[in-house]
Amino acid sequence: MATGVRGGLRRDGDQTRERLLDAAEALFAAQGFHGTSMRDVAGAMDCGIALVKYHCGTKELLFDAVVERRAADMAAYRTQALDAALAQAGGRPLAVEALVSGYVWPFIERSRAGDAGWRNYSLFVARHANAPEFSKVLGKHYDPVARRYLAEFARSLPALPSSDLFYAFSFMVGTMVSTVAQPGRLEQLSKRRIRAADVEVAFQRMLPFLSAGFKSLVPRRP
Amino acid sequence: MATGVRGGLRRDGDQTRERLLDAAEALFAAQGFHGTSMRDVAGAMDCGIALVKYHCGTKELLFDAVVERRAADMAAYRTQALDAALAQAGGRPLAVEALVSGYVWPFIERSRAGDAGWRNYSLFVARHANAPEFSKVLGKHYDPVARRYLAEFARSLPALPSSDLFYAFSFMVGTMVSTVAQPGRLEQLSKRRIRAADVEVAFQRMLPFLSAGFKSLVPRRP
DNA sequence: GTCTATAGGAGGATAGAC
DNA sequence: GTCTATCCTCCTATAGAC
Repeated sequence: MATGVRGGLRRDGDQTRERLLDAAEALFAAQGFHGTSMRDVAGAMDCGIALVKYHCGTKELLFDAVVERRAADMAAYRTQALDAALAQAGGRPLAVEALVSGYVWPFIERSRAGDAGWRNYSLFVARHANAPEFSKVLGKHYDPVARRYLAEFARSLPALPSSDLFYAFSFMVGTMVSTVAQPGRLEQLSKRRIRAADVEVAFQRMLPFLSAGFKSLVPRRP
Repeated sequence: MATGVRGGLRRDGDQTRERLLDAAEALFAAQGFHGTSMRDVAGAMDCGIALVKYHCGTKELLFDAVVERRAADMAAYRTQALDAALAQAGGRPLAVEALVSGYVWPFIERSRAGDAGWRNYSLFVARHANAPEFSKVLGKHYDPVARRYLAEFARSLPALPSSDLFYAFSFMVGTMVSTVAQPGRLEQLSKRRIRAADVEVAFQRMLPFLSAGFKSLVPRRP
């Protein structure tokens, strides 16, 4: 991208694009895609709408760009967790717990310990995951890694019918996503008996919960 | 509501309101709250916007009205399932399976076998469940019955710490809701190896999956 | 790479006739 | 109880100056 040779004060386009995605991510997370206008995004960046369109085109493309930026990293984290576990096991089938953890933990961990961007992104995903038109886009970016995990689940639980595996996997994703969605939901339901629901604590419960769920679907040997 | 004494051709206001809620329900389910305009609702009813506002006031009140209409029925189904199981057990603690089934099945069943209204409502709930501002409204209508079930879960699993119980319950709800959300999601992920994902089949997997999850959180006796 | 101006339409809300 | 007409805000998108 041959940039000009003017003095050093010229702002970097890539950096602007990053800030733009940050702003869109935060707003989409807080208000949803339809609840957010291009004006909101431009306003958060303190710039005009035209600049937003210059960098990302339409609103739909902006949505896709927000997903794409993080999805690549998330895929890397999950793949890395899987490869590390496989290497340690010498290629033998992994424990279900390791697979659940490898898929769920990167998402949970970044929704808490990550920077504000990752926290917004978690809410962003959770908010749109159950809406068909958005889950299509999300699936486009996430399905490849999900299929790798599905193959490993099948190897670890060979007696589990493959159709049941798909169901179990989707239960796992549904649980993961809804947990991240609403920090305040548990407080409301428990009438403040649970405070400041920490997603990390939630993960400690989720891991045995989901692992037991997977195993429960394996047919008993007679 | 003293109605006039004109000829019998006058349309009934209550019936109009029902049709109005049906239309809003379907549109909110398909496009979400922010993605649906009052004009869309009026258009679907083939009437003016003013009529919509006459019956339900603001858009937010319309949303609330849609929830309220079904939530009362759903609460009745769940309560009835619980009471029947308790009566049969003579008031003794119920099996976890019975509790999971009592809470989940009414929602699943109506998303499939119910009329078009109930099917739309399921999608409606799923789409908005993970968005904080809507889950507040949903919680308002659903929490009372949820708390009854939580009390029964505690009675059936006395060794389970109450905070863990809240987590498990929210995992259950997250799984239930996400399952109903996307009939097409499983096909996409499985590359058509699973066709026409039937929520009733999904329920058959969900029941053991979730029940095993609940039990997995009960501390082992040394 | 940044920004202003503006087109052209869709948004929710309201007043008042029938 | 139903409907038309209308207000004004807000939306996305575009053209073109700097």
